[in-house]
Amino acid sequence: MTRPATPTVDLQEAVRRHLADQSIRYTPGRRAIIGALVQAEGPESAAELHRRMGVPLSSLYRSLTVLDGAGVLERHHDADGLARYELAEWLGGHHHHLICVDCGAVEDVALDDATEASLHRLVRAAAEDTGYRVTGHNLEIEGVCRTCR
Amino acid sequence: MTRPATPTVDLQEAVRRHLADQSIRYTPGRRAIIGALVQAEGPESAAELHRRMGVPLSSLYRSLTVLDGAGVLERHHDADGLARYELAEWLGGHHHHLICVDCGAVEDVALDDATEASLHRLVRAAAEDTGYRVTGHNLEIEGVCRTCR
DNA sequence: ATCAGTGCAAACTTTTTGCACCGCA
DNA sequence: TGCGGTGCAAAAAGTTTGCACTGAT
Repeated sequence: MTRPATPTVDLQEAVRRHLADQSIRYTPGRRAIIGALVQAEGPESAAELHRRMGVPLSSLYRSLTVLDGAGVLERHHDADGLARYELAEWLGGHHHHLICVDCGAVEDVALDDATEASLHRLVRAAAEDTGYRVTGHNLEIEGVCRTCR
Repeated sequence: MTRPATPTVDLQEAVRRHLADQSIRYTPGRRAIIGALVQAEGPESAAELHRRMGVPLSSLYRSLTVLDGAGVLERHHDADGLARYELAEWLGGHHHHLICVDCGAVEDVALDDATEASLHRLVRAAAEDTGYRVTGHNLEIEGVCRTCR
């Protein structure tokens, strides 16, 4: 997916401030996680980050939990139930996921503003009589990816 | 959510035929799982089914795996990564999920035909240039449920 | 000096698997 | 009577936690 034009330095700085506001340190390990997620083109699993960065799994999980709790990243689960992490919306931009039903690959995809607006209206309409106060939405598009089709 | 008007007997019979076509037996245990899922108003976890039906977890998981593979039910994962099962679309009807960001409850919600059609168009448009061949979609609506708000 | 963060090893939870047994085609 | 299904117990996989240590403020 195409990331917003914000350069990485500003993003790192934004994260630092966001964490500082909550008295959470922005250590090199955590910086590395954010860096890895900025480069990723879809949600990454702890195992993948571990392989890419060498950081022990336990520390990784602890950092991921902290960063998730701080609202800096988000945790999802793929079709196999494996936890996958990506930048929070306010950092990585609002987007959705393309999921290959064949190989399980997950990829980010952003909607153009008009389409996103339609979706938003649609979601509100859907939740109309449910008693829920809507706070967000998440669209998964299932299909067969380029390499699998 | 409001289930389609199909009575349970016909549904059970449809499942039986569907499994028979694949030379898979429709045993009482499996029948009980389908029965439990017909009554459920959202995806159920293995632990919940175990509590509700007394069937040992290992058998439960094995049956769930078989029924999933046979296309009779579908497996999702909730926010905690716990596997949750529900009837496949062709049995339970196409629907989406309302998820309470506070307590984690998951509830089915169906869109009316017009809205569903819009969503379908929207999904196709979104996947236009991705190289994916779209096979389905899944909308998660996040919000705060009646009891949590 | 204090306290958040880290790494290792051990624990825990969920899910899968090996094996013996049961029962229907 | 052969083979799919079941149950128990053990294993595997992913994630979390206790504890001792390190390092930044």
